[in-house]
Amino acid sequence: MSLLETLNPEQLAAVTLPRASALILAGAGSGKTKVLTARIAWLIQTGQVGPSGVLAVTFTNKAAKEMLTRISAMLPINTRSMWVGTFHGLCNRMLRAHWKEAGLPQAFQILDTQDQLSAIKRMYKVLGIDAEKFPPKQLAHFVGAAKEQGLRPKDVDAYDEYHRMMVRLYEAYEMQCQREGVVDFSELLLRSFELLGANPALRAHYQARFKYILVDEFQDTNALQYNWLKRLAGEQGCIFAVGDDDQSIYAFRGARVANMAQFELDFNVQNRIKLEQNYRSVGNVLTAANALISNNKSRLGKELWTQAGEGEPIRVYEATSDQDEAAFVIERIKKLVLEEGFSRSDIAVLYRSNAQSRVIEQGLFNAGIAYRVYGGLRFFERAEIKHALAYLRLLDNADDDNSFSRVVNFPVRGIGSRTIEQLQDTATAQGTSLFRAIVGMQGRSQASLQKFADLIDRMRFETRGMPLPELVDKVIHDSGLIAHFEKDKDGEDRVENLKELVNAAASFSVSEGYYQDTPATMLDEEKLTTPLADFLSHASLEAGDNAAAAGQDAVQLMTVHSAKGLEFHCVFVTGLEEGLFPHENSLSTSVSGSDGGAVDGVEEERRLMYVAITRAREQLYLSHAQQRMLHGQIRYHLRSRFLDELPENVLKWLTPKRAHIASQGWSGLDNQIGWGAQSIHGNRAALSYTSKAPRPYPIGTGVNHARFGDGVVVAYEGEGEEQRIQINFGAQGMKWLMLSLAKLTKS
DNA sequence: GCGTTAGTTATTTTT
DNA sequence: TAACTAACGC
Repeated sequence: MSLLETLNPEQLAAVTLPRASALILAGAGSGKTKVLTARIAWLIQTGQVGPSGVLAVTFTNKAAKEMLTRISAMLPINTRSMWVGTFHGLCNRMLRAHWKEAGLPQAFQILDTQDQLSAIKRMYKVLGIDAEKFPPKQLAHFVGAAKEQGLRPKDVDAYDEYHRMMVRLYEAYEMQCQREGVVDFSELLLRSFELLGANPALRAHYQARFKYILVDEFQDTNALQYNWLKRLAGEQGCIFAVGDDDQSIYAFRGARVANMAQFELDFNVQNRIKLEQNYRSVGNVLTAANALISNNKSRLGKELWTQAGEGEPIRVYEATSDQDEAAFVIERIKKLVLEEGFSRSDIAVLYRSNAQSRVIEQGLFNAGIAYRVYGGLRFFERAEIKHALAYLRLLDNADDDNSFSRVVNFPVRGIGSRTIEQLQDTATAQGTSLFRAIVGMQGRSQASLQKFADLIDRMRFETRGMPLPELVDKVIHDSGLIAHFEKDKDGEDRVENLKELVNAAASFSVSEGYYQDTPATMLDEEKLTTPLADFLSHASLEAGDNAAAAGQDAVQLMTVHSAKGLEFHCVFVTGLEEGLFPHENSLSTSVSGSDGGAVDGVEEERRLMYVAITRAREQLYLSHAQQRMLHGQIRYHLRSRFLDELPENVLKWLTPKRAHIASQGWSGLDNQIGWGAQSIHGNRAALSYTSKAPRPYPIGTGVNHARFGDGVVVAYEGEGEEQRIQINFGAQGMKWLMLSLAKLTKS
């Protein structure tokens, strides 16, 4: 069978496994998606299951789309009845089909993170809660964490006054969502989970239907996602889980690598297959990656190998400053493009945190090299788009107070905060939505509110039965949004974006509507969604591309996190400094995690570094800077421990490797740079600039301390016996020591 | 209601 | 540094 011909033995074994649960440990670049899609194709082609018996779940829409595309290329089947999507997308699909049983209105809306926050703030106003004492973000986090544990307010144990309050607020928030007919992201999962739990017939139906369940990026599943899968699969279920514990980098948002081991127990997994042959990178890159990750203790164990040659050595550069680092990267990029024939888009510059992109961007801009930064606002998150969506939502569900509040006075129609307050009071008193409370208002404010209500009602009436793109077009005009931004002198882009929304609706209409025409079973038939409802779900669940628009062939700039799953011919990993990468905030979290599971912060940072390294196909550049501007201050950092964990024989130092960071090679000039900048910014060190106290170790030099080890001198203060010295000891942290007492040696 | 200003804060991110 | 938020004043 041609389908199987291009597979290596391990891939083949995975693809053709008999019907039983299996864990596939798929290393970076080992053909994970290929295995996943070939497995589905093989199952269908050999008649073991029909398309409607397959459910495949991913984390991102991009991955889901990719999977569908590949399956369609392999098999001439209609994929509509197959459930392929994100956890949230599939849960939404289920809830739309069974909204009644799930206790939701048919036109329930989905709150994204922004919406959730404004919902909480609105609730605070009504209840008179102090946002200083209970930050909305904290409540959102609390609610999310509880839902991930499968806990409703009544199930949450509160130990102190603060937590008792959080539980009460969780309860109030839940009631508000229910009243307004909205669900947040975690609610989609929890509702779907509870729906399956409370409804045996439905559960049996889905368990019988989905004979084969496949999970991508299994190491990223959280507790609720895992339990949802378990419940959906049932006793006889068959889950094909693909993941890589070494690429688990989302513990901070609830991912539990431990689910992999738990899965093997819960599902009595007899088949664990490792995919270790790498088809992406040259040997040196893999040697470096393997060596680095071997420093992690908690691993399932796996080592990448390749048939490709060693390739070039990994180049390492020690820059004097962040500026210098950027200059190095840009010089190298020029060389790669002009002399070595790479496209700009073959090149990626990776960093640990977004703030680091600025210096690189400036450098690229000045050099006239096209670049593209990932990680900004996405299309459906833009304010003007949110406004348009709010109008659209009100057509579908007038009780959506979030949307109502967003646009009741936008564009301005003389409805001030005073009026809104009165309306809110009326609504609260009557226990209804803002929209419904309008009729109970008095006087002038009633009139202006009624005009708004009439506008919504009229748009709803006039767009009935209209094709989606036309509907959207009508709403952005009739709402006054277009006119408003046309008047605004910097509203051009916003008008453009609103028109783009019409295009988005048009392309959505042709590509989607997947579950309208093909009810796979009797139970699915209840669902009758409208194109508008589907489009609104789509807008909430798929916020769109987050890359800044730029020239076609552009250098790619992104965080290491967003680089996961991608590959580039040439990769620069920048900012390899203690405190940045590994990030200082990760050093303290040795044991945490919402479920109490052990989560080692540094181990996760190391996995992140592993992800960074394994993005490179041919050339890998690693760099760090002696000093860099951070939060408006110059900071000195030690070289990252991760650099020292790489085997020397695959590295080529472009600057001399120093035994200890900053031990030699500090020219007088370098010192002056550090000095000048410090005095400009007037920090503590600058105070001592004018003092005549002797400085046995100039700022920037390396010193050794018996207890704290190697560090870099950062600042001085005081004089004589009182004179203190500040040293950055990397992992040991930043310390102020009495100079007369500290036993320091030059390192 | 809107623009200004002072204060605050600072990984990582998808849905 | 710079981006964001909340509060203030017209």
